[in-house]
Amino acid sequence: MAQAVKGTRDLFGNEMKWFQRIEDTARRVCSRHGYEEIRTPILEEIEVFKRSVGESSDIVNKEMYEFMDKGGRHVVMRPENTAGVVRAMIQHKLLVNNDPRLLYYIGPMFRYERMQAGRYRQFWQIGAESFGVASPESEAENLMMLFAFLRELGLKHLNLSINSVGTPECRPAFHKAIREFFQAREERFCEDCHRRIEANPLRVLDCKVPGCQAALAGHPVITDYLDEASRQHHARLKELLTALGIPFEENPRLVRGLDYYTRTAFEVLSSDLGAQSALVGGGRYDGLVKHLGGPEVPAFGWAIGLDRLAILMQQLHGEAPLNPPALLIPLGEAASLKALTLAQDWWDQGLAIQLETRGVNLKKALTSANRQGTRFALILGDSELEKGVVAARNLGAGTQEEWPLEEVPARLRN
RNA sequence: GCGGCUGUAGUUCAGUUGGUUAGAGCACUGGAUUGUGAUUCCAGGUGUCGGGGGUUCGAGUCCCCUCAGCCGCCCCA
Repeated sequence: MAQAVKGTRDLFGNEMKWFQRIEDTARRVCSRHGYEEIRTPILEEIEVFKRSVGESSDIVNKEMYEFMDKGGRHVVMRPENTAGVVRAMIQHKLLVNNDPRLLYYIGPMFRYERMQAGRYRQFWQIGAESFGVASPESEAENLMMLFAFLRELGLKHLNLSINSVGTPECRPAFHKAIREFFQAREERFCEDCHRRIEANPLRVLDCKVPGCQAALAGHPVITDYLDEASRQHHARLKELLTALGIPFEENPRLVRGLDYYTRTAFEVLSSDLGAQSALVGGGRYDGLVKHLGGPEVPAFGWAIGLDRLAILMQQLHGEAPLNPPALLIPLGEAASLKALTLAQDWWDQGLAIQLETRGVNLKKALTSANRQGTRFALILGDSELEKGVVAARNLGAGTQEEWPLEEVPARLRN
């Protein structure tokens, strides 16, 4: 039997309902903060990711769905959406003036990874990016939006960690210090760390091997190496978050997986997700737009895993609420035609009505209506036709009464 | 990419040291009731035991391969 490709899945039923709920909430919250939706192609030229995400990253090294298309273009199914959004901004010259540009996106991403609960090869992200503002205030605003979103979903057990990874100017001094620290106790670190210290020294800091964590005791702290502007920036953000009542913890070992971050980096972890606990990742990436060929524009943003959000929603709230439409059940040929014209009228008025069109007997129609969780079955037989009513049966209560046809819309709405 | 575990009906699961016709609950289907579901009664097993190969007189059970999922690692959302 044919089945979905490994690591991909069909969204339907309860999970789909949570996806809808989450997306609706995201659109509402983002809109009221002045963010507009953008949709970029799933396919991008490979260079977009090599130049932004970084050639040293695992995403680019081993996780990209890449192939040659029929025109000989080397393309990639996007592993994340920030690079694509920036590419679109540059291509359409959306950054020529000095106005901020606030964008959000919702869509599927692809990474060729080993499957695990909460980790798929096709997964979904919601992201928000703020372009053209460099201030800590813009970061606070953006994070307020994120936490408003999470709060409206009713999520709990979330931990915000923040750090500053400095700038390309001050980072080399820290790299030098960490390399020297590492080399002094080289034998105590794992094999992966030996690889990391060359490719991306910051990543050694969040190695999860216990021996490495022990060896890291007393390691140089990046916040000690920040230039004055970055230090003030970081301090100001912490001050704002504290004043705004957004709880966070400072984590000097926090490093994001992508090369493009500058200054603020953060993540939100959930203790309810098992091994794949990262729910949100984000930060500032002031150099990226220019790096991809655009003007020098500061930027800040985050991406949240929709699949993992849905897991949390399911854990916290159980099954997504059902709200099936009322079911109109005609009995006999005359009623069938009348039901179609009635339904047309009610649909035009925006009512949620489903038609029983199988021609099955009343017993079967009620059985399946009940199974779907339908609240009202509207029975339309010969006697009802004659009287101009429907027999409205409340399937939850087991009660039944006659409703004049013209009163049906009003009665269903209350 | 590395290590471990799992896969039997729609679903949750049982299935003995390899043994003949693979079971149970729930769900489902038909009927009691051709205009009344959810309650009751009667009847019904709906299956490529994930797939392929091997061992054997005989495989759901043992072996190999493979596919899918889960857990951990790597990494990340």
